[in-house]
Amino acid sequence: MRIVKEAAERKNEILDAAEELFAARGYEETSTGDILDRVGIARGTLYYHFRSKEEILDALIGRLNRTMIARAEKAAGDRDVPVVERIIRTILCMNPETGGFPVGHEVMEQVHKPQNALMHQKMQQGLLDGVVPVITRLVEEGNAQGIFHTGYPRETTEMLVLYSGAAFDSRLGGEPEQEARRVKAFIHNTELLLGAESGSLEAPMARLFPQVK
Amino acid sequence: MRIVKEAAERKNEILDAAEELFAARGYEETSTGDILDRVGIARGTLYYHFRSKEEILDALIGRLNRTMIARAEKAAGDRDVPVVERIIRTILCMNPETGGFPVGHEVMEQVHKPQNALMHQKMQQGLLDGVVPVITRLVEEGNAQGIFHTGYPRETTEMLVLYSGAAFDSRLGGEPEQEARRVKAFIHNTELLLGAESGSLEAPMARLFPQVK
DNA sequence: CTCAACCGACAGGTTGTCGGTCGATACGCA
DNA sequence: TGCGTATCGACCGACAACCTGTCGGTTGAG
Repeated sequence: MRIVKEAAERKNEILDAAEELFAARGYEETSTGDILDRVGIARGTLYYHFRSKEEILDALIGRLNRTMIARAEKAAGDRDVPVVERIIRTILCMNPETGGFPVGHEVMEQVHKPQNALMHQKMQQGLLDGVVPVITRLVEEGNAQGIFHTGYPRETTEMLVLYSGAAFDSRLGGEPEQEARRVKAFIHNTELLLGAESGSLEAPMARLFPQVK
Repeated sequence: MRIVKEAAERKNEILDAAEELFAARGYEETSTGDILDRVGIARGTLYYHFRSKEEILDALIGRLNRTMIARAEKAAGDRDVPVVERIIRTILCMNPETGGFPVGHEVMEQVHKPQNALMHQKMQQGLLDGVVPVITRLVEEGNAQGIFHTGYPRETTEMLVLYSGAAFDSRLGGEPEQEARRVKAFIHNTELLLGAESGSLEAPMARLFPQVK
């Protein structure tokens, strides 16, 4: 006897299953059949709710991105916290480890494997589109307060987000030693780019990122 | 009657066909059957020379990357040219349009489509691994000459390469107006990061990149 | 004669389609 | 109010079409 549910609910069930499977095996290695089995529905039902396998991926990434951007906006909007610290917190929202991720911790691990290039690219694009504007506003706020001095808030933010993204992935490679050095370089270069006072980022960074030393 | 060729030659024929097809339709949209037909060989022959479809992609990207890195190293080693200009020329080697690409102009266009995420990722990784060390050496040379002053040559180079890569792709989006602004920001921020004298990059850049104004 | 290079049928698996079925809800009517 | 029935969204599963990789067997150059 078959169970009928509201479309929105079924869709979410499918996305839940897809999330677990993609997290465990990756996108390419998961077949629509696997999703079918896990949800307990028939082939036709899946394609009643989604046009294609890729549309499932898009929907899932949209769901993940939405929660992350919400976190980022919350971190960015906390008026009680100084701007520098808010920027760091917002950037950390993008990182699965430091971000205290709501869901999809395992998804993020999969995302970094080369097998899941499509997933990775779509997530990163979502990040760029979603987070860059938020941080840009913070940078402009810092400019207005006179603690930053950059003529290119948007573009500078893009640079910072891209770099931190690549560093969080293992795309840049290197030993732990090199990674630590990368963090120091990131802090130093961020100060340069934003025109912030030398050392003004180090203190808040150390507070939020204790392992940096 | 069947034609027998040396393995290396056949392999190159297969890569040639793959290059054209990937350029026209992308990696995922090209089947091994398409490659078979174009080369005029049988299924078994293809898999005699390559273990899998993905190995074909890897070999092709390796071929493309090798030629590009050769160009980059040539540009970087030209002792008659000032360091700043060599850096710019080397970075431009990565760009299909400004780089006077040897082959694969169309490949690069495909690479930017989201469908070809795997291709894109593998190429970018090759770039990072291949070009970053070359430019890092140039930055260190500039440090030694006293025209740059950065404590993080490697990491700063990574930032610059990542950003220019993303800007060359359309990952950052935006109107032509915004893109022009991005180029200006790139020049300005590069000066900041390298600790170069303000304006010292603008002149060589304008010479090599006339459309910037 | 030997072996690298080649062949093509075939197994196994995948995505997406399509005609048809089921069940909740609304509706007509007594 | 109670009861057939019409409707339509949700669901089903067989199936077509395709795709990758394998394998035993063949060929021709040296």
